[in-house]
Amino acid sequence: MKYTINEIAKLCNVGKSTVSRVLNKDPKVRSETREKVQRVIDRLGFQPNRSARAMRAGQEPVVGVIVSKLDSGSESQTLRAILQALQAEHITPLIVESRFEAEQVRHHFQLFRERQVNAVILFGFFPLPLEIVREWQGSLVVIARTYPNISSVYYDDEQAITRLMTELYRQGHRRIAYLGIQDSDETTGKLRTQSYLQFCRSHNIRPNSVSVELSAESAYLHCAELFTRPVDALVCATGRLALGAFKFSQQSGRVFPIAYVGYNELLQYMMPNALSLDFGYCQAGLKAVELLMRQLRGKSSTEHYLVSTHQP
Amino acid sequence: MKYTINEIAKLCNVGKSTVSRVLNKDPKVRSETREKVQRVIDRLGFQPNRSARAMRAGQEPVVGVIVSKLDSGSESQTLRAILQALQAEHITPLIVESRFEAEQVRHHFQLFRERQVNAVILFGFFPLPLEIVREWQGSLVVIARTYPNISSVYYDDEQAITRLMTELYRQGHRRIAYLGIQDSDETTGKLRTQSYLQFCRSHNIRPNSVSVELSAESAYLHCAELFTRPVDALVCATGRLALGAFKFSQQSGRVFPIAYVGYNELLQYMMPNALSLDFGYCQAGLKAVELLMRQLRGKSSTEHYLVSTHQP
DNA sequence: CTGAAAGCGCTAACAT
DNA sequence: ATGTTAGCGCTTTCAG
Repeated sequence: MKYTINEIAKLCNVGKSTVSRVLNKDPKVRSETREKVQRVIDRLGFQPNRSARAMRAGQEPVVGVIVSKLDSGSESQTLRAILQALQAEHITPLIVESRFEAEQVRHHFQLFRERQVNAVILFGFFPLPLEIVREWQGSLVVIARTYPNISSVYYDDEQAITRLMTELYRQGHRRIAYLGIQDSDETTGKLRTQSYLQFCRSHNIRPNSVSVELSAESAYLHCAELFTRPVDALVCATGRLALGAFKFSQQSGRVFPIAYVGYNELLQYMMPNALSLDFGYCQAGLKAVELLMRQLRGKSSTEHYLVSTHQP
Repeated sequence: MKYTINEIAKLCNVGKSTVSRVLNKDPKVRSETREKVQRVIDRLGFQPNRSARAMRAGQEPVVGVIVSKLDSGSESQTLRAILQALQAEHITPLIVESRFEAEQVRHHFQLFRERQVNAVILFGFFPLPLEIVREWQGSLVVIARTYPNISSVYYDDEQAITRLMTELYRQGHRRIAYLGIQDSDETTGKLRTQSYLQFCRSHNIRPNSVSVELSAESAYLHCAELFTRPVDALVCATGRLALGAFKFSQQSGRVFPIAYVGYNELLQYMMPNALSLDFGYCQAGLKAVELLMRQLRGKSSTEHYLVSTHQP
């Protein structure tokens, strides 16, 4: 049931190197021989042993993928693209969850070392000590965050917020509030908040914002603080926060337009009118793999790739 | 930077077989020698080549995992458990999505053959032609569905529905409606609907049910049909359907208790009062791997394992 | 207890 | 164009 290249060779009356050549599409095989061999291969359903090949090739490439949560909408999209791209390259992905905990990431990195993982794609949807990632410099791509000397695919946070604000402004809203993340989070937090403040400044809007933790519940609890002043519309830094805001809206009976950055199937379903702006998550995944491949092939050093928001 | 067993051997002044023995914890090595070798291994951070080992061992085990959707709440939970269990066994999981399409499943099975995948765990959250799965008999575990002669981990649908109904009944509701899936879906559809009807019969409730497709939108669109008659409470076959019902409730302004089978973080957040009953998804994953391992070790034939609902 | 030697299945020089 | 041969890094006899 399990054939080897040797047995195929015997059955074809050729040397095993010829079989190998057919397998590897080496052009210098007479087409007649090739067909003869190929026929036998097909008939027997022969598959060359992966491990043996990997050994000869030096190392079978394995890429670790650290997602923060398997069931997060935007991450799933990116992950989907990553898996496909990786499988096309015949690279085996090893998927693990960080659950937004730095400790988990540290643990997984160590495990990756033991398992001889060649490179890692890390979803950096939360702040992470620099020292943890630095060790993998050269074989690491971080998504959604940038670190010095580490390749990354990150999102154009500023553009996203600006776009949402512009649209709401265009619709005539002036008292636009903002529900964001604390500044300790460099990108999703600080950067997006700053963009909001920037927009307010340049459009003469009196800022009305509050920073919360990255959870729907936190958003829900703090939402009321914004409404001590009149609010025409609300911009949320992420889908999770928007969910909290939505609940606040439901519970308090206040109706107001909500806009948010991100993608969430359920949220989109429940609030079809909400203005949402998501990044090219699929593209981000593809790009991450691309950067990683370039690193692995040793052709390039650090690269950063900026993903814009989708056109609405 | 990359050592081999040979180099370690030289550095220790021992034969490479001794190093191998240390690596494999062979007891017949003098503890003195063992320590000497181990020290060098540790100091150099030597890791035996995975591919070479796999080749000798015959085959590195790879298990394909076909989920229906990466970002489905209940599946993610199970998947999480599966990944952990598999990694503990040092088995590499190959994850792909079926997107609820039989054609995708067929495609992936074929790809698995090519990539020499040893066994498969399949999330059967939708009906699938028998011929597709039969070919993998003996190295396949199906989750959430049963097939003749195929190992499976399935859910106690009847118990789940009965429990929900019982609880609503206990709360005093009598006109309990049911939003289910068409009978073409053997388990989530037919079985659950029958359980509902059964309960109605035995409790003298006039059935009021409608069968829809497995999507929130379908549930939403058909929900109104139930309300042509008075309804005290609604039971939904799945979380997705409950979401549709929730939207209906929001839009129509009708307030009624909703109960559903399944797990959905967002839904739970938006409808904290809803009665929901989920299965031991984590346990299901663990069990699936366990059944698979038994199959792989050739010790057992087909087994079925029934997962009950969690105690509320 | 330990070392030498024989492969595992495959690829890549090297011959022919 | 094709066969022969020498390993890749490891485990496992088989002798000491």
